[in-house]
Amino acid sequence: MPGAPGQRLPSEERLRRRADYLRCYRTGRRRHGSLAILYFVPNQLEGPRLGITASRKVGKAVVRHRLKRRIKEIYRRWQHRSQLPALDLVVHLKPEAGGSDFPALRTELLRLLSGLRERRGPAA
RNA sequence: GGAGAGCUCCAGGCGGUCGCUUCGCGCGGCCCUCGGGCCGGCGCGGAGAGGAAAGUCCGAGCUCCCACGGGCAGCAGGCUCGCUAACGGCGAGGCGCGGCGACGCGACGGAAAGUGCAACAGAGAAUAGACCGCCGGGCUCCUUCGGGGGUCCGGUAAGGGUGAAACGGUGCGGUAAGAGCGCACCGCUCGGCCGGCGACGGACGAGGCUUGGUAAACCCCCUGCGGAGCAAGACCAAAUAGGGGAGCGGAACGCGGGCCGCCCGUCCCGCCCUUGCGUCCGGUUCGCCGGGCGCGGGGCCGCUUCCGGGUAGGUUGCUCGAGGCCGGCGGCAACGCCGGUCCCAGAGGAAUGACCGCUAGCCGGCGCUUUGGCGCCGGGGACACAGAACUCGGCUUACGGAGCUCUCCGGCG
RNA sequence: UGGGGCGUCGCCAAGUGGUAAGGCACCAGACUUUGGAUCUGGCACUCGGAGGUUCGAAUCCUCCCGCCCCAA
Repeated sequence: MPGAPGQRLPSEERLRRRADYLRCYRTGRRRHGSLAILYFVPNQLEGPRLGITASRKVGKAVVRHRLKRRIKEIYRRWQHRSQLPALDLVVHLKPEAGGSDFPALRTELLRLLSGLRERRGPAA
């Protein structure tokens, strides 16, 4: 894996305001998986932004934060990330995700993300 | 070998790839009073969760608000002496309880200040109490003349029985039977004496014993406590709405106080203007007009410009501290003092992650060995509890492993 | 960060120091040709857990566990 520039993920490409999250929940579309729900809505910026949420029903603080870091890692390493349109994404973890391991989380998340890449064409 | 008890320590290590946060250096751009400052990007290098970061149960620092002083109420603490910035913490000690023991645990002030509570059982449950007994006496019946039965009156707290608890315990004397009625010992209370800073302990004397339990029932006594919390607080500061000042235009068209975070509105009060109704007085061309009182309604709008508060947002508070480590001294110890040395996370929808290789612990098998253990092969390979959120000191709870010391029991020599 | 509440049978719950009401559900019996309805009877070994106070604790106290809510 050569040092592809697309593997970086600075904080500007993260969702950082409550209002952004609420906009995603209220006006965005969503896709359901067994471990997580993916919300997404177009934004007015250069590229996509990612947000992750996990309620206390998912687990204790250690569990929730580990899941968030793993989601972030999977998204960062995703080879098709540069093909995404300018979207705000929110990955909402379900309580079932509490006991899942890294490979299960990756297949789940990649399945949810793959559809978004395809719908770039007709939108333009 | 097996059961325990106490104390201390660790929370994997080494290397690599891709990322995140932060700090330093270099390169680049801009400003420049040539000291430097600012901006984002790239490169290199450094640092980057815990013993509990947890629960948020105590105590502090820090910040803002309030405050002249005192009291009541409320809440918290409660053996003693120390330690500490402080504490409900810690150390040492006393007393009590548990354990064969090493040791552990204790909300451990007051029940003669007052009020309350105690189901069921039981004669009686707090001014004690005669159910069965026991003893004495009267009356009466029976008699083998020793006595026995019934009944009434009185004595008795020794015995039985009830209960969680029955008004000091054991023994001897004493007595009609009994009773601290008397005595000895134990306990209790009181008194001074000795030891101890003290909690308390010890021996002595006196009292014959009075004051059952419950204060995690109300309560009393002593001590402490102003309120909020870093989303505290400070600074900068959009849009929209709103506030204040000035000017212009329109219109019949508000001012003060209650009001103490600021401003506005509502509400209430006073005054002023206007208007409707009722009523009274005066005038009258009989249509009304003026005044008083009572009840009710209303009392600004638009534009321009300036100013202040303030929301979103940003910056700060934000990590050098009752700080860590090493050594010496004082102290039984908690801890203190002195000297040296080090800088050790600062995020903000919230940084520590993902993956790979090697490696002890671990698991399985085989061989050697008196035990202890050692060697070889294979598997597996950091994995228990758990994630900083202003910072400390504790407590509590969760949890993996290692070491040292000690106790009891069993076996072998 | 600060504050409040709840936990009692499978479900809903009363009881706030004296030995765990009641309803639904369930089980057994009666009635009925059978079922339903009705009637009778049964149904809590730790009252979220562990300690403590008391003679006695669901109730009082302490520490934990889980759930819910409020304010900023």
